[in-house]
Amino acid sequence: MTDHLTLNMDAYLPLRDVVFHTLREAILKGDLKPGERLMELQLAAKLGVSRTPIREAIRMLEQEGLAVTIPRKGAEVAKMTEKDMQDVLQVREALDELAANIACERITQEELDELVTAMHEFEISTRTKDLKRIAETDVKFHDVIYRATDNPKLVTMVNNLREQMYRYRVEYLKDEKNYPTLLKEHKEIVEGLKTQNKEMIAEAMRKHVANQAAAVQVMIKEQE
Amino acid sequence: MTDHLTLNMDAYLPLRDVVFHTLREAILKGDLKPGERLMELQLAAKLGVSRTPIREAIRMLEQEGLAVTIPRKGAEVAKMTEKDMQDVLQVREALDELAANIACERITQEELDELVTAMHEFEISTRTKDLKRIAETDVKFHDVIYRATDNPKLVTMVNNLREQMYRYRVEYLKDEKNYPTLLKEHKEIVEGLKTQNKEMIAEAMRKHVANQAAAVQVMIKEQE
DNA sequence: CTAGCATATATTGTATACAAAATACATGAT
DNA sequence: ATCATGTATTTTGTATACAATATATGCTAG
Repeated sequence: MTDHLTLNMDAYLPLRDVVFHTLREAILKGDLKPGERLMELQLAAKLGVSRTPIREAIRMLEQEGLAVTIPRKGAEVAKMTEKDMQDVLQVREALDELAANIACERITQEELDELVTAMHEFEISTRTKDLKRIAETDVKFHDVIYRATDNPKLVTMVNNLREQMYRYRVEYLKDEKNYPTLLKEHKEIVEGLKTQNKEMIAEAMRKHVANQAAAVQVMIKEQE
Repeated sequence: MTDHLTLNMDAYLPLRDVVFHTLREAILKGDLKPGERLMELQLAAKLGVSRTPIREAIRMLEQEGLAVTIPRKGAEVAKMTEKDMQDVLQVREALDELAANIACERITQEELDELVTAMHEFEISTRTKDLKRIAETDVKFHDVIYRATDNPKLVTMVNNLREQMYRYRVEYLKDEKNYPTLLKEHKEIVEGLKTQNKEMIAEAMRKHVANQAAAVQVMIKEQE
């Protein structure tokens, strides 16, 4: 584990929530790697809190699929097998298509503008080599689409599925030669939404997800 | 709250898990009603444990969408609005269709037999007037289909969505005149799987879910 | 009688203490 | 050397204590 886990205390939230968000970020960014143990006392010391909020945060991570607990042994960051990834992809494809269909019908001009902005910001970020920023702008782009569905339940579920893979996806984003493809796919999605071409969007999204699958698969194989 | 919450301690599980399952059951069965407060001390006393496992169980319920916590105020059983229900149904329809498609391709003869058995058991249970049993056999029927997808992630997600509605569905199952419809839909699904007719299954599932929606809606309106 | 405040009570949030189990390690027998 | 066993250490599981906050109660002023 990297040793710069620190709590962001600005908001007046229960510590369990702060810890939860901190650990979640650390897992998604790869600071806490799949298989790494989550030891309560250690984390508590590092974050300067007691075990209680740590334990509660772990229970939440567990329910999100980001941690796995073995009774009386402890928790660790969830690992993904190839099968897990395929399962996740299968579901994500269905939900992405659903999201695209709904968004296609409901998206407002305002949201379309937002989407174009998000696309540009992603494009700019790919030129900065700032990985964190690239990942963030990419997430933001898709968030606009998901939010346009006006279905928070769907948004939550898709985000959860994305999380499962994102921590294995860093490498993909490191490789600059993927950027043109990514950008092209983003453009296609925007175009599809503008022209309300459901099949075009669904197809672009499928490609988008499938392209990442290969990269993630490599990471998973390394881990195993 | 009814006062017969008791722990089923046979398995040597951490108390948090036992408490989690106990509370979840109570919520799904309607013993703990939407909006009802989940007070730690009270529950702890009732179940004969300390607050710690109760709190951890609540964190898990929260992540499953069965409980809602307001910081420094406490947790309560999650309420569903009509909008929530529509959102859930929208996602469930997509996932049900996905499950049906996969199951259609992969279901084994063994699983088909299981399904027929489950259907018969449901039919028998509808004649017993034992609500708990009726609900259980219905769940079991659908479980066979979901498990046939060989996609645990999908199973988890669909089950989660079903949970959200099940606790509002008791009334629907109380009304005997719904049984013939339910049975007919089950038969259609089985028939579709046997003949690998994807469209037939998807259609039957859609109807199946839609029929319940109306009943659930009534309950939700009453709650509001 | 009501509004507003003070106080008491109930409830959650967090830390800590203690118990039980798992793990690591050392020792000794074969 | 290897395996088994016993002991020490670590780590989780659970209970409890204490602090902070929210809620309820009752009182006084108007």
